[in-house]
Amino acid sequence: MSSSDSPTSRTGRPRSTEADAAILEATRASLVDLGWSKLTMGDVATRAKVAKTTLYRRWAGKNELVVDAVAVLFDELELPDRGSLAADVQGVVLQFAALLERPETRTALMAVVAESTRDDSLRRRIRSAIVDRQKRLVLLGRERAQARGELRYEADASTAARNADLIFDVIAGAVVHRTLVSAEPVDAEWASGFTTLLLLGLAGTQEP
Amino acid sequence: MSSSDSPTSRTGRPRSTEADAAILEATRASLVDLGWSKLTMGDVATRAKVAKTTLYRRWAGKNELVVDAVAVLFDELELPDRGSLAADVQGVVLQFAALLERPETRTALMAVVAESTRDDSLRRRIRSAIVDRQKRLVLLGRERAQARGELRYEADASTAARNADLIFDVIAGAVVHRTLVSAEPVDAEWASGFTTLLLLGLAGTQEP
Amino acid sequence: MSSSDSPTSRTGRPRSTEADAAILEATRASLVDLGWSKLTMGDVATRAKVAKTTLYRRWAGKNELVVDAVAVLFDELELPDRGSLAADVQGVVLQFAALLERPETRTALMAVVAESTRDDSLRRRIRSAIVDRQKRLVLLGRERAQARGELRYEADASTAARNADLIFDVIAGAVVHRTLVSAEPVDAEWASGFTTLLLLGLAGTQEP
Amino acid sequence: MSSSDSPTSRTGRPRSTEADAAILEATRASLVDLGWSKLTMGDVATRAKVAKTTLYRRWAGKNELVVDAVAVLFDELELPDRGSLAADVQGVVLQFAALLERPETRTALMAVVAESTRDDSLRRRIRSAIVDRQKRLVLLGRERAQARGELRYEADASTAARNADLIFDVIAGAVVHRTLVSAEPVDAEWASGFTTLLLLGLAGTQEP
DNA sequence: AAATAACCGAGACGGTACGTCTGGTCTTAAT
DNA sequence: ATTAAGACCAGACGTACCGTCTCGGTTATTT
Repeated sequence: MSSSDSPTSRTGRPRSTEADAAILEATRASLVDLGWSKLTMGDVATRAKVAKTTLYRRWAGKNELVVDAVAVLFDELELPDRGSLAADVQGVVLQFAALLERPETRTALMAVVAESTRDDSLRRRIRSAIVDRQKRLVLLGRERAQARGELRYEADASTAARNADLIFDVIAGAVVHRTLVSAEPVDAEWASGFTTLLLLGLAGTQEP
Repeated sequence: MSSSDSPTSRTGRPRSTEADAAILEATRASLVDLGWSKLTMGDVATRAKVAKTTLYRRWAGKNELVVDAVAVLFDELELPDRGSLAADVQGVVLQFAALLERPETRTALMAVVAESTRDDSLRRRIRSAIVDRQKRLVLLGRERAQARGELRYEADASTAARNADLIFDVIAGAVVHRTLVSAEPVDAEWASGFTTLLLLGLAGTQEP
Repeated sequence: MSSSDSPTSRTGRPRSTEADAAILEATRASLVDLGWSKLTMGDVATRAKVAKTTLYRRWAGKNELVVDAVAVLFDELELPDRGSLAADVQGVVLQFAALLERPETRTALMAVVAESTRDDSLRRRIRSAIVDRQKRLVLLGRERAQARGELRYEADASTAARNADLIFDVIAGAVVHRTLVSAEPVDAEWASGFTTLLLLGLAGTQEP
Repeated sequence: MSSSDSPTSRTGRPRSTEADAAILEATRASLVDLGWSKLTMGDVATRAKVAKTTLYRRWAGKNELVVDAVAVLFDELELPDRGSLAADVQGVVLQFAALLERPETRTALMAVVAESTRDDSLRRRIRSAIVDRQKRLVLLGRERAQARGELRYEADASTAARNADLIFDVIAGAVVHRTLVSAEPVDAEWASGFTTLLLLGLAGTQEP
């Protein structure tokens, strides 16, 4: 997803779609090799065999470029129906942790989040490119659990949204914190312990 | 806390202790004004009315300096006995959230965490200067809850440690994620919802 | 005068003659506004409401374009018969000085001469487009003076050519140097002093 | 001669005088190899084994740097007493022509003059660094000729100054024009013809 | 009338240099 | 030995132009 959602100007030479792909690929490669702080626009351009101007024509800067380069990785996240809410939660936890262990995301994700605290447009970009991709899994998981009868349907829509947000922050926050701050592995054991804690908490809130 | 634990050399001009404080103060001020990415060593030096050399004699670089400058803010975190585990948890959540709302921490915390993914010594510094300061509150809160009879004493030490780590990652992770990634406020309502979820989860694990 | 003396290809859309004029006009305007070094092909194209491609189809580069744009100004130089060699010389000096005071020529002439020291084709273009236009005045003036009896007819053709070249370099050189290097005005007084010096010198060489 | 005539700040690391010399030397070498228009600050810095910042700390840009780099060559101009005004003039003409034939000056002199038409500070720099160095030879030559009795002492100082300026513009202008515009060699024959013309002109003005 | 061919505008392309900024080091004189 | 000051090297920044290329479209001449 390029930066500009331009009105597809009809005139002039069209932008190279190959360049787009090469740049994002090069960005990920550079992240792996150099990490966020050592990554430079010039290096990305060189790897992509593209002029620096071509980068800047599409992305305002390093932040925007990296968000887009990393965002596509979050498309890998899926939620196959594992038969129970517990299995689904544990699955998504392990899947998300695996994604965070990848060097591209490991070095980049927190960095762009840090930048986004001073840049609203960057925050919006992160939200639409990354956060929403994750949150959709939570919503999907809840629907399945409700269909299975593991969770109640919530009457009030805004309460339902608040609860989904809470669960999302708890899951994503715990996994990110464990992985990047505590720097401990998210293995099956941890995932199991976390899932138990979460589901008991959810079950408690469902009591009459 | 200065970087070098120098062997207190006896000869020559002694280091100015005022400089240390001025530098850390200037670092926080610069973080507030410029944010992490725009903060420069030269700017900090200018604000602190100190030569750049003086900075580099004490800290290896921007990362280390910022960790130390921000770490002291985490000393504010306290856990007054509010009478119940629920009150204690909610208190620490709100307190931690308030700290993350401050522009210094908001812009710096995730940034240094991101850097730490490629720098073990930085990670160790973050752990000892920041993470351990937070984790101690979890341990303290558990002890109080156990003394009150709200939680059981755990027989196995390593299980106890694992559980404490899990709870810590859940609390800190959720608050950080809510604040910085979701960019939504941690108000009393959210804190209450989160506390309920967490305590129900904990209670469930205490059942026979 | 366009760059290419194309073989007048018969087929296809012919080049716009309006574009040629608009480009040269725009080039002079840009020279006045921006000066030689700040003038860009893109700016000229924009002013002329023409695509950059259209410029490059006609001229090899900035140097060639500017020579042609400025050359036409040298067509203004004339040598009306003022009745005496002294009056003719003084007239041409003032006329040439006035041309050099124009911002277009002032900023461009020495620049293209400088470039021509490393580019033979450019030097040839300057010679045919500019220098020869000036030199013809010297030849014309000499003929008139000879017709009036103020100067002798020279027997040897090559000597005659050498002398014309010398006089040309002296006149043009002195005026250019006074105007652009010394940056002093060529007013009637200076022109008079210079003319006196030159004519006495010429007269001396005519003695038996 | 460095750009800044700073008040020789007492504090801090002093500027490297070796760097100054290396930069000017590198500039001349780059002029020889690349010519004025292809010369870049980066290339000069590389040749001088100096950081680009070091260049910009001393000179505002390419123009100023080149003027200073070339100016020193004009110190070579001398006026040994050759016994007669004619010999002195011819000597200085050939000497100046030889200087203009050098690739450094050939490519650079007219270029900076062209730039100076839009930059007064550059014009002043050229005047003090180059023009005045040449003009002093004219003044010296006139004094010698007057001492020898070849020229009269001029009563009025301002007239004397005007005449010196005129002679200077004629000599320098003719040589520059012959060399760079006409692009013909200034050999002994041309120098002789020019000297004859000039001296006859001067002699004429000395008549009662 | 259709085909051909060179033109036109717009604007993206790979490159190169710009002049500035920052990081981190080094050299002074002074403390 | 440390300090403030500031010069030093190295290298990335984001911008501006260069001269080329690629589009869709526009005139002309030639069939």
